[in-house]
Amino acid sequence: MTQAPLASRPHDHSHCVSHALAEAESICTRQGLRLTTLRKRVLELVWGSHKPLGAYDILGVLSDEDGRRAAPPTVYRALDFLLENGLVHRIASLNAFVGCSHPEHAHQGQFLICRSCNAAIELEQATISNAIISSAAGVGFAVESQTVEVVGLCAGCQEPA
Amino acid sequence: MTQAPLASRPHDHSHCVSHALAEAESICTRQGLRLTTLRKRVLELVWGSHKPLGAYDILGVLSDEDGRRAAPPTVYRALDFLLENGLVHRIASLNAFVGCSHPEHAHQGQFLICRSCNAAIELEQATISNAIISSAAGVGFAVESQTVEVVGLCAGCQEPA
DNA sequence: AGGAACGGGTAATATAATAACGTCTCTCAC
DNA sequence: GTGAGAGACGTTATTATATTACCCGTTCCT
Repeated sequence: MTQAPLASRPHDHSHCVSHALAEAESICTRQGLRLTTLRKRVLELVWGSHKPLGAYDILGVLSDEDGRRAAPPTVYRALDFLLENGLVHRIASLNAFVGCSHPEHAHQGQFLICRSCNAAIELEQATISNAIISSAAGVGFAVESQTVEVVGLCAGCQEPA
Repeated sequence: MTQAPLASRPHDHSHCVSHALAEAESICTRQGLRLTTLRKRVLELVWGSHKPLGAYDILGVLSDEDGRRAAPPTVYRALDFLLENGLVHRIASLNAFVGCSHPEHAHQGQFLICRSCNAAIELEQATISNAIISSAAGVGFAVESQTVEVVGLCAGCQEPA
């Protein structure tokens, strides 16, 4: 087996965050998008860990640090922007959001979600998406978007009980 | 290409419903489960079409035909029973439920959801789930359950615009 | 008959997401 | 510079989805 992904191993997570933010800056600059203070802060919060984060969790943090109560649309608008531009992914089965590991190119990831540590590992496996596309084609179905979310145990959480 | 699945073609849908109900009866009898009036009715409503149905849609119908207002737990309990026993599936990306096409054996389906007619076609392709399991194994992740939900156009909805 | 387990009614609440409207501030053409 | 328009965000209210807690009646088992 190859090395377990970063998300499921101890690591200096501040690197993940700063790298993600720097990359987001660069992408937005290049594409003429406005990575405002709010959007950047939401992205930073989503990247706070590798665990998918709910919109209302983000809302809670913003409210706390802000004094006044942030309202849902504030967060959802920022998340919509980040989703549209490929900077975060939405995990449908959790109603939660996670930073995109490869924002530099458009894609939809596949996610491995550990039920023990809650980390979400993003994959981008052509074998999976090709299997889906060709099975679908077999019944005449034209695929436009795929949601693949898998629950199980990550490498780090499989230690003997 | 092989023939398009029933769900995406015109058909006498009452056969689907009666077949599903009969199969549910038989499974429950065999396993000593109680397919009560309520549970059966909910199953019938879910099978009302091949389109995934929301819990509150079901609730609405029950309320209407019942005079009094049915409350959410009524529906969710019935759905939980049906889910646990493999008679329906939940589509996470839609927050909706659809009848299981192959309730006789335990499985998790893969779903092709047509964005035009809304029908959900259930697949059970080993190539897909094996691709997922082996990609996951490649990073040391042990899969326990899979959610595969694909949006696109079914055979019947791809007619020339 | 007694009692545990189960099914289901009811009220309240939690969680997730959207709608509708107003205001401020950029930016850009002029 | 300045005004028009677009975009970002605040605010209030509402809708959609799901769960908790508590109660009561029936069934089933002994």
